[in-house]
Amino acid sequence: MDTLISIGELSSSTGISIRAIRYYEEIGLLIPYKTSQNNYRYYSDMEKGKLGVILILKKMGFSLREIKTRRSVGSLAGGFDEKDE
DNA sequence: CTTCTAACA
DNA sequence: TGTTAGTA
Repeated sequence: MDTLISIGELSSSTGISIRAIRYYEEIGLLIPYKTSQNNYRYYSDMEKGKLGVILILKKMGFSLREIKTRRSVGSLAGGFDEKDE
């Protein structure tokens, strides 16, 4: 099922501020599905899983910049950016 | 009511 | 990170 949720749903579901979610996208550690309408961001349950890992890493004391390169924990999110640097 | 961009504090 | 302005 491609359950796409809006940023508001994701924020209320994860407890993160919309501002933070947009910021994660800005730094490239969370990539939503841009849909046609106006540039609305829609996320799937996979993004929510990635965001969950990000929260854990942050809570552990990782900087957003470190998390961005934490593709080594791909097994956790099952879909991190296998991009280099 | 909800979302988006951009810039400022 | 919060928030404000105007908009669809």
